[in-house]
Amino acid sequence: MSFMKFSKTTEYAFRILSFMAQDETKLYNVDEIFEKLRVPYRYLRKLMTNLTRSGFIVSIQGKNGGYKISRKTEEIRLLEILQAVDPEYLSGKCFFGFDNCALQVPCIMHDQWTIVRTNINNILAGTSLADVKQTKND
Amino acid sequence: MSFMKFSKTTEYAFRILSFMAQDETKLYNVDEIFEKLRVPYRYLRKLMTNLTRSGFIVSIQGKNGGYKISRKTEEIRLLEILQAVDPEYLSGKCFFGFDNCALQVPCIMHDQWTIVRTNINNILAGTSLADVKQTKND
DNA sequence: CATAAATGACACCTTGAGGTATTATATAAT
DNA sequence: ATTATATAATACCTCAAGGTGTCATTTATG
Repeated sequence: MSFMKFSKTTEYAFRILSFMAQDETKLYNVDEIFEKLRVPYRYLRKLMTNLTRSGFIVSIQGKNGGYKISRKTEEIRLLEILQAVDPEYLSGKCFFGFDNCALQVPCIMHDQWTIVRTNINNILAGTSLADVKQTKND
Repeated sequence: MSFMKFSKTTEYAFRILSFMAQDETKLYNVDEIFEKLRVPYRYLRKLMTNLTRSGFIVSIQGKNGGYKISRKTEEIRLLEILQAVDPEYLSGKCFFGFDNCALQVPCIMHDQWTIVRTNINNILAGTSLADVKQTKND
């Protein structure tokens, strides 16, 4: 595990939703997304179902079916996606991983580390799919 | 895997070396460190050997043996420890995990993300074992 | 209605991080 | 020299993330 790197699943979710945000009315099918993003095909299928369950996209089944973004792209923040895909996101509180940190006495890195995490949180909360939809995707 | 959290091994390394930095001349044995830090015993044994190979501590074998910090605690930076324990640390370049990011065109989060990572790097490079040796350790 | 083209469900495989068990080796003290 | 007490080496176990394979279900359309 390398520090400061999102999980593969998180990266995939960011890529998929950013791509689909390019046309928020369009119905995308899996093959089309696969062609563009090269996420492993069957894993992509599974992820699409998960993102549907999480409410970021809606799925239309049957022939000519597919997926589309469920809400205005300005309203979907990267932080919300991260939290849905990596539910433990908030668990990394202490720099040293101490369970009791900050209950009474904080560790010596506590304040400095809190600032960093707040900073990152602000970036993720301040960035919507509308902001990233024009990113390159390779 | 939760984002913004060091690996267990990294956390353990930080804890062990911070603790041992409290007395940089003392020879600590594994049981003593185990009593204080509660890192799983046999994993701790393995880690001590790795930290010895990495050069942060020196080991004295045989009866009355143990480990002690190998250099001045002001000279050992947290960044150096992280790099030794998590060699892939520098590999997390692109926010979206794109391999080709920034080769020609960077992703849309690239600059913002570089600033965050530089900030963290500066913290880790600017903090030595001497700075953290007084931290609580539970 | 039958078929083709799409998603859904579910079971299984693989790999690396974290953790455990056992035996070997080094050395101080008697 | 022998013994007790340290670390070193090596092989194995476990579990969750990431990835794969197969079959079921839904629905537009001829």
